[in-house]
Parts: sequence; structure tokens; C-alpha cells
Amino acid sequence: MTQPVQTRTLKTRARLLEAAREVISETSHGALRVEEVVRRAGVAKGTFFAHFKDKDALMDRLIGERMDLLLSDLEACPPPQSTADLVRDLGPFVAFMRSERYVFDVILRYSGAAAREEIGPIAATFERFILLLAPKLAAAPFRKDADPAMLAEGVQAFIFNALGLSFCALHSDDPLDGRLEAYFDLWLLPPGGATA
Amino acid sequence: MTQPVQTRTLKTRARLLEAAREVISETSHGALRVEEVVRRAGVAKGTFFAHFKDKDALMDRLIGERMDLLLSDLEACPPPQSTADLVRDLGPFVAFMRSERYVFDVILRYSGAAAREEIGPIAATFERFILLLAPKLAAAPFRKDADPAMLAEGVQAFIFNALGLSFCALHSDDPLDGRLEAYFDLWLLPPGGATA
DNA sequence: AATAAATATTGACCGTGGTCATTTTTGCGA
DNA sequence: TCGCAAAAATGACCACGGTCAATATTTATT
Repeated sequence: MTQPVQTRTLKTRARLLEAAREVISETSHGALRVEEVVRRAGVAKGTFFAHFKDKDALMDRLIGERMDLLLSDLEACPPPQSTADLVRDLGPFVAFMRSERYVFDVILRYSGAAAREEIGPIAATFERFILLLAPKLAAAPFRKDADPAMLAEGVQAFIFNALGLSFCALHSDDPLDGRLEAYFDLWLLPPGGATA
Repeated sequence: MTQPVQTRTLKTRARLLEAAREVISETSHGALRVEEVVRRAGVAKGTFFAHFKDKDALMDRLIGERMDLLLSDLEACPPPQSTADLVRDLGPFVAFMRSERYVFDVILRYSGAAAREEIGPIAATFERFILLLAPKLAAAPFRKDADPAMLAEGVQAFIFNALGLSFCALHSDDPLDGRLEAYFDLWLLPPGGATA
């Protein structure tokens, strides 16, 4: 064998991905239709499914790469000095997750490695999220009696919870941030530290 | 007006629900097909959608009623004396949520009142969950520096989180319970209480 | 009882994700 | 340069959720 894949394969996949990004940028994730993607990519429908297990796998990849970019920004932030700082630093990441109901649903479904043994892009992003956040939490003035990785997992859980509730009543951003901060205060701050 | 709905309506809806329960008990939630339900109920397809906004609305209702039953069992439990007690009492409720990946997905999607202004059965169940669990947590030997309702919300968030992870690697029940207890220890126990 | 208005039911039809036997393209050894 | 086997692409086809104009049934009015 020369290469595991032909260059043609790579090219076709790249065209599919580019077409998909185009569609999403013009409309939204939820409005993406496979038929529109293959039309723009100039390939047959079957080809799409030779490259992606299903439409969700494409979404997993596209959403995963967006989240990864956002995570790199988060990585560049210094350790938060308060829960309010943390909420602020998390802002863009959280904002993307709630940008569309459909996006949130996909993220939810794939955040836990998606029923497949192979870990997907979104699940990998959340692994990275924990790995990246744990040392920051450890360096922040937060409770020291718990494994930082576990604290990070809690932060993740509370984000999901707050987001789920935020999609309920369609209130603006404010209640979300406030709710997150309240969760974080209880979860991250050592008890007795009166100031929020 | 006499009644808001005709008796015919009630009968048809009951037949649809009964047919759906039948299908699920013979196969699974995920295997339910609307066409099979209407066939068994002896009505046309369009009739189904006159009674339920979509297939998910039927699932919302069926899954919601199951969870409600499980919640009543939980309600009958005395306040837990430890986080291990809590994990045990939560057992059947959690077991149902993880019984099928599809069920968990539906629950996740609808737990936050499902993008609709009207609150659905699953969302109502989680409201009841908080209302029911809060006083139990307050009566248990857990931390007293937080609003019990908030503690209950945290319990819910950690359940979702642990379940999401549990669907990843398909390990058995044990790691789930252990993970839950670890979360609860950190979230519910006053720091300093050394014993787990 | 006759008629009209409101409500429920019907089923042909559509959109869209996904499949698969067949055909085309590619890489490679003779 | 000519097969030939493996990989990739094709597009007709299917499954299934969901729609809607037409029809049937019930209820209210006289």
C-alpha cells in the first residue's frame, strides 16, 4: 500500500466540509441539509455517507472544531480570581453552545462520547475542557479540598444544567450568567468565604 | 360549549396511547414507529398528529408518566442519612433514565421545558423532582449553608453528567453509582466531615 | 327534523436522512 | 500499455416523520 487514503478522498472530504461550512455560515447549523451540501460539493448523495457515518457525524466534527477554537481562547486566560471572572472567561464558549437549540442538542448528545467506542470531536473537546480548566481552578482562590479535575467536571455539569434551563423560558443572557455564578459560588468557593 | 373535547377525541387519544405503550413494552422506546402505532390504534396517520404535535410529544408524555411513577417511590423514601443512601434511593429513577440511549436523549432534550413556552410532562417531572428532593436534603445530615432547592438542582445536574459519561464506555452500573456518590460527597457534605 | 358551524378523521403526498448494487476511477504489476 | 483488483463515487430507491385539502362526524340552533 502507498497511502491509506487516496488524495481524491481527501479532496472530496475537504469539499464536503467546505460546502457544509458555507451553508452554515449562510443559514444556521439546524438548517443544514445533506442534499444542499452534496449539491454544492458537486458529488452524489451516497458519497457523503461514504465520508461521514451520518449527518450527526458531520455536525460533531464541525461543532467540535468551533468549540476547540473557543477553548483555545479560554486556555489563554489567566486563572480566574473569582467566580465572576470564571463566568466571564467561559462566556464565548457558553454563548456558542446556546447559539442554537439544535447545536446544544447535538453537543448534549455527543458530549459523552456518543454511544460509540470511538471518541468523537465534541467529546474530545470536553476532555480537553476538563484538562484545561482543572489547573486553572487549582490556581484560583477556590476550595482546595477537592480534586481539581472533579471541580472542573462540576463546572461542566452546571453549565449544561444552566443552559438547559435557559432554553426554557427565552430570557436574555443575564439570568444565565447569574445562575452560573450562583452554582459556582456554592461549588467552588470554600464555605465561610462570605464575599461572593 | 359543553366540553372542550368530544368523547370521541378522548377515546382516540386513549387508543393511541395504549397502542404506543404496547409497542414499547414489546420492543423499546427507540423502536417505536408512528405508523405501527396508528395501525394498532386503527386510525389514519394524520389523526396521530392531530393529537400529538410530533412523535417527541408522545414520548415526552409516555416517558414523563413513567418517571412520575418512579418519583412517587422516591417521595416515599425517608430522608437519606448519607450520600450512599441518596444514591440508592435515586437508583430506580436513574436506572430508567439510562435504560435506553434514546430515552436519555429525549429526557435531556425535554428536561428544560423543550424550547416551547408550554411546560411538558418531562419538564414537569423535573420540577417535581426539585420540589420533592429539596426538603429531603434539608432534613438529611448535609450542608446547611445553601438553599435546599439549589442543592437539589445540583443533584440533578450531576445525575445528567454522570449518565452522559456512563453512556460513553459501556461499563456496568458500578462506576455510575460510585461517580454519583463522589459528586454528592463534594456537593452535599459539609467540608471537614472526613468520613464518606 | 333540517341546517349550519365546529370539530375530528382521512390518506395521498412530501422532505429528508440514509442504503446499496452498480459503475467509474485509481494504483500497480507484468 | 494493458489488464485487474481495490477504492471511491453514483443515483435510484427506501423508511419514516410530518402536512394538508378534502371528507365525515358531532354539536348547536331554529
